[in-house]
Amino acid sequence: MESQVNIADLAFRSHCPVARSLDLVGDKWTLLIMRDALFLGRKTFADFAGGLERIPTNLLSDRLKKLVGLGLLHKQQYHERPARYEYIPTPLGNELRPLLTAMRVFGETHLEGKA
Amino acid sequence: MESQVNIADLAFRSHCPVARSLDLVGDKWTLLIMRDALFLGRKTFADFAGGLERIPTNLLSDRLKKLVGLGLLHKQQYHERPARYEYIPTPLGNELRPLLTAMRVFGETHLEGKA
DNA sequence: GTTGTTACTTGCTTTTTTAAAGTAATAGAT
DNA sequence: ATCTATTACTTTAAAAAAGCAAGTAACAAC
Repeated sequence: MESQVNIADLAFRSHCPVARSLDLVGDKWTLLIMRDALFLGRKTFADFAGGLERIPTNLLSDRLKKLVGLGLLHKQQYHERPARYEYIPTPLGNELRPLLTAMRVFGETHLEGKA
Repeated sequence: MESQVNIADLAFRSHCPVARSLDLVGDKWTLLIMRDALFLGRKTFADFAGGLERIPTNLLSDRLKKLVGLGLLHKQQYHERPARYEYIPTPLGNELRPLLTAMRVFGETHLEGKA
């Protein structure tokens, strides 16, 4: 399982900005990790792994690397021995807020009270 | 390849409205089809298939069924013999506009001029 | 020195996506 | 009547992604 590490390596499908956004964050988990980081204050690997939707840890590991490589999260060590890390949204990562908010609004308005 | 046909059959991962929106439209192609239908005036199978990103036709077929089943597109026959169909956004489908706009803005602002 | 926590990795299976080709029902041109 | 083209798909086989379960390494506390 190898993740795209650098945004420069990413091959976009087309010039369409919607398609490009989807190429960046359009999978099953990436935006949920960003939701956790931006709106729920989750920071550590264990924080994200313990979230409501139980992302498999191999995918979490992969997506965190990807998000750091893409410049949406910053990985920073906050304790030396033992090594402990936290993942903090970068300014670019913060720019995903409107998109996540639009998703939240759509979900709240049209997807509540279903199965 | 079987597609979710009814919104009632859909098993959401969690109660989070962001997660639910992703469960509905969070794959590589669904939102691009809605972009085509909502912003580019595409209507027929061939219209969508001929789009910029060359979606495989089996996936297109699958996603159109899914979108009709979810109540985001309406399939309507516009010619009898030979049978010809067009897929038109429903009112619910129209509600995806803010989300797509947020994606477009993010892409335009941060993903232009890359590979 | 055993147990627990954090931050992962590895191995294997299942599911989804993909490319390429094929099909059925027409319509129009020769 | 036959050949070519179009629309709206379906089928097949391979590649990629996701998922589950378990394992590992570095500590720290008891």
